[in-house]
Amino acid sequence: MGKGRTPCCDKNKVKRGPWSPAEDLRLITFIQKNGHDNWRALPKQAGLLRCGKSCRLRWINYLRPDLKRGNFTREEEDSIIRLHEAWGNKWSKIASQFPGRTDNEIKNVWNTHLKKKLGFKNSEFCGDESKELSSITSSSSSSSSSASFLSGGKPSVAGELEHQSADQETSMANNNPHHDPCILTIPEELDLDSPMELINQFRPDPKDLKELTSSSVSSIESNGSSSSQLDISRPSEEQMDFLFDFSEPNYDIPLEPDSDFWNTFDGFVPLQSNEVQLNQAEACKSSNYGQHENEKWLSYLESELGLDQPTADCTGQEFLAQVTTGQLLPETFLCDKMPNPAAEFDQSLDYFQMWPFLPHNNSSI
DNA sequence: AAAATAGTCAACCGCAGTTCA
DNA sequence: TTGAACTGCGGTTGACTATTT
Repeated sequence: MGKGRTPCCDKNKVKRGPWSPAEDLRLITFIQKNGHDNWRALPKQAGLLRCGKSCRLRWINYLRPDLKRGNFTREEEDSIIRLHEAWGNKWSKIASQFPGRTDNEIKNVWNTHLKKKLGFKNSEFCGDESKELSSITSSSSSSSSSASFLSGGKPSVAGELEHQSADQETSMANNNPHHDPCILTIPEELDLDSPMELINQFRPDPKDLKELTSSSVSSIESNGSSSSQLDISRPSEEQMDFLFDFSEPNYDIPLEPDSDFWNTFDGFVPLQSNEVQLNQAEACKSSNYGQHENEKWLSYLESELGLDQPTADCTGQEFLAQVTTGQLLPETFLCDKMPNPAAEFDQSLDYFQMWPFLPHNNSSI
């Protein structure tokens, strides 16, 4: 046998398949704190039984804070068509024109929607597609009012598109009212019925996050997770400590399947990385079980966050309102038992994200 | 109501390019 | 200069969900 290339990881010793919310949380928290200088070493340091490649993919495509979720707009679709016409299957390059979108996402959209929309047959779709496309997309580009950042340009001049995107980034940075990630802009009217709106109010500018890698709001609104159960069981202090303890720089996770390790870890599922969390939370609230467990959980949270002391009569909703209106600063509800993973500007976001089922309307308490 | 089919998308795989000792 | 290590990219797969029969 030849030497060949050393595999990036031992496939028998890494976990594969869908990511659990607990794994997501661990990855997010680790990257918030330590960044991701070395993907290969990251899983071990973060205590994840995953291959570095898998961690990278999960972060880039799903967890990173600057991701934009939701359906593609008509304008975005038109722009993808135009860019694909210019660049072919250069998904990464195309994705670079869409802040918050990933190459994987765009590739999927192309393969599932746009190809069909343009009436492609598979047989036509090999080789240099960009050339084949130019004739076909001319019809669709007629509808292209195009995304704002591409509008007005001559069709499919790749270099020009790159310039436009650079200009657009500058423009976005200048116009973004949340440009300083350290400043939380409090909305005049809080919509406590819509937690995602609320969270989005605090979402920092993606450009800033490139440097800070600190916020982790994205996963809460992402979709498609395989998670199916809302686990609102109270984590033990040991579990909380375990989740956030990255104090050992060379923390060594057993590479053998260690049932205790994973049981401890997976037993606590505070983060579900999709909006199913919210739906489930709603469903949970409407059931007796959910109501009861929510109260217990909320009580625990209030206790953990120190709300039962200075603000003993504060309900969950009032708590949320206090935080969002600045009456209650994040520092004041961080407690010793919960090592701070980010230690930066947005601790409050972390907690909203970790417990999205925090009561956000009157029916919850 | 159940089975079949189609659609979607997260995740994996392998290769290419880059970096670094 | 070379080759190993690492990262990033594009193609593909397969699990899951939605829709149709």
